[in-house]
Amino acid sequence: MKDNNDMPGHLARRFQQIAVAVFLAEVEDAGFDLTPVQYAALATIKANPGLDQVTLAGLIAYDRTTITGVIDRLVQKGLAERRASSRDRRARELVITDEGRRTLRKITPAVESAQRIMLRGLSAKEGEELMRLLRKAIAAGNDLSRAPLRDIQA
Amino acid sequence: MKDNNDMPGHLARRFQQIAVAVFLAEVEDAGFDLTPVQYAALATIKANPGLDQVTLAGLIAYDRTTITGVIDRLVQKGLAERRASSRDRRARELVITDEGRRTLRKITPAVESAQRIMLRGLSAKEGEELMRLLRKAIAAGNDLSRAPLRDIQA
DNA sequence: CGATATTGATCAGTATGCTGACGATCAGTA
DNA sequence: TACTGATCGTCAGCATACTGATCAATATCG
Repeated sequence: MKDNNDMPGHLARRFQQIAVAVFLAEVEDAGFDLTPVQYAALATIKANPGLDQVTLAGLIAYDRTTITGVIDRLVQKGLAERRASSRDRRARELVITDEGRRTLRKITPAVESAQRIMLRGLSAKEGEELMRLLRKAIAAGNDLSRAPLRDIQA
Repeated sequence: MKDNNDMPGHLARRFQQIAVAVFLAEVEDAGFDLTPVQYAALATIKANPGLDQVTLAGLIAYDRTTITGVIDRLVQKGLAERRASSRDRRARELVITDEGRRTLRKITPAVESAQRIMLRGLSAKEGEELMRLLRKAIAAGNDLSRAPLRDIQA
């Protein structure tokens, strides 16, 4: 039987498990309570004010059904707001609040520290190579998940 | 602001997302209904008959609270059994059933196919390198998650 | 031996993620 | 314009994962 350590799927799960744990620990040390998913959503809302939920989902490769709950929690924490769109009454426009902006700014060092810690076993060169290979594998498999990454179309 | 594609945490999440989707699709095509976690647990039970749940958790780096539900479902599907341990009345000994063995055997091609598909964007050499780097990063971060990998101690 | 600490399994609660479905709305077309 | 199909957001249901707690049983040590 193949060893777990020869299975990319197992290694993927394990690495992600560590990445999430490191992220949460660093963020909590900084005095905040924000998950990796919530952070990514908030940062993307800030960079694309007024975008709708489906577009947000595409930009960070979430399933659109997952977004609902994530936004719920961002709104509940006062970091983002959901507004009715004037152009499309089905859609909700997402905007970051002032507190969301403040939180993002203050949390950034912890987030960057987390990225370093999860690569601490690798040299800088190896870390770069790992990211390159992950990007390449992800690009080839993008459409294999229900929540592919999608650019904003103009 | 840093791009998502420069964040190992984001790449980890995305790669794992694809890995799970590929696994489930291949296994379903083969006519089975088994998640990656259930597969890993079942294979580990087969390789270590009579092990208890905490040991199983350590061997595949699960949280022990997650194991309970996973085993519940394996038992419910008739693939594994939970038996009272004679040596330690707190512990449950896990064993694979004949049907579990049959399922494992028949599902193996699909599992191996899934591992290939999730690396299809990479050359064989790159795939090996990706796995090497993941193993190295994971080893360095093993104790950072609540569910570290643990060997069986004799 | 007995008090204390530890361990195995489970539970409640919360947060991703997925499938499949739904109602409301919009877009394209006959 | 009326019909058809697609899209946006949400929901119910299920399966990982985690935190923190509890109960029963075992280990350890004075």
